[in-house]
Amino acid sequence: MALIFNKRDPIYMQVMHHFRRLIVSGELKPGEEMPSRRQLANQMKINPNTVQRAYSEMEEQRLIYTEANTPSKVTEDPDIVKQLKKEWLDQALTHFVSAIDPVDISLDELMTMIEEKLANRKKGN
Amino acid sequence: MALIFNKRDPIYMQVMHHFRRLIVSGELKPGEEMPSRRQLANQMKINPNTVQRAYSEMEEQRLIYTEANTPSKVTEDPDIVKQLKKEWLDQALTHFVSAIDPVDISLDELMTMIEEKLANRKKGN
DNA sequence: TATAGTGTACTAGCTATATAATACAGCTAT
DNA sequence: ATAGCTGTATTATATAGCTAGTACACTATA
Repeated sequence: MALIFNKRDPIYMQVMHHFRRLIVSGELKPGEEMPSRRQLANQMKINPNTVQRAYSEMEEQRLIYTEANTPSKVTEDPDIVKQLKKEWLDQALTHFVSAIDPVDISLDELMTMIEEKLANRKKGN
Repeated sequence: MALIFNKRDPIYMQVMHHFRRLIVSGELKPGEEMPSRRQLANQMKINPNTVQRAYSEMEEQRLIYTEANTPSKVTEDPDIVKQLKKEWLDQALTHFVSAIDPVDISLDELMTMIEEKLANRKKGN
């Protein structure tokens, strides 16, 4: 998991996004240990404080929790995970529908294009 | 057309996005006159230089063109407009498919949710 | 008891962005 | 001609957000 950063968005936000995605997909399971701040900073070649910022915001959002002097862990509250998944999906839909709004295209055409994209995606394109 | 700016993205980019959208939707037609830099700056309560930055980038992208001392106009090249529409749609699809990737959901469910969103959108929700 | 690992806190500096203030050249209608 | 529009260019400044550097407190373990 290399994680390439874009220069537009703040790194700490991209880190947050990365982990939210992992939780949504289930690759990070409830109760699982997060990488320590310094570990992750080394891996990603970024500053530990940047990781700290991402983690502390995720903690505010109850996505992770921290006990004294031990690496943070993913929340074990199923409702929070469920809520995250719901928000993630809803936001994706909202953005998409909003983006597509000015485009003159039929629903059928749209569906076809989505299917194609999804198919290509799986092939690695 | 109020156009509310978010604080994350640079204003000049949001202005560009605004006009790209208008061209995609056809609300701005080929050859149509753009608001003058100063006019738009007044309307949007932003600095004329910010508008200038947006316009000059759009000009580099051939979306608009400028003749001496007269307001810029929307490109009259149909290929450029066509290309813009294509890119717009493709980008929306790519983002969406990428966002949806970690979510565990069937294609049918997805389609249903999109239809719902589209329907709600039209109602003004 | 040290050492090395946790998380946390504070401060300073950098960079991108936005703004502001001018200035200049050219067109057009009054 | 003159006033008021265009677009364009330059420079300086302010500010906010992000990142980097450093230090501290705590805990476990060798």
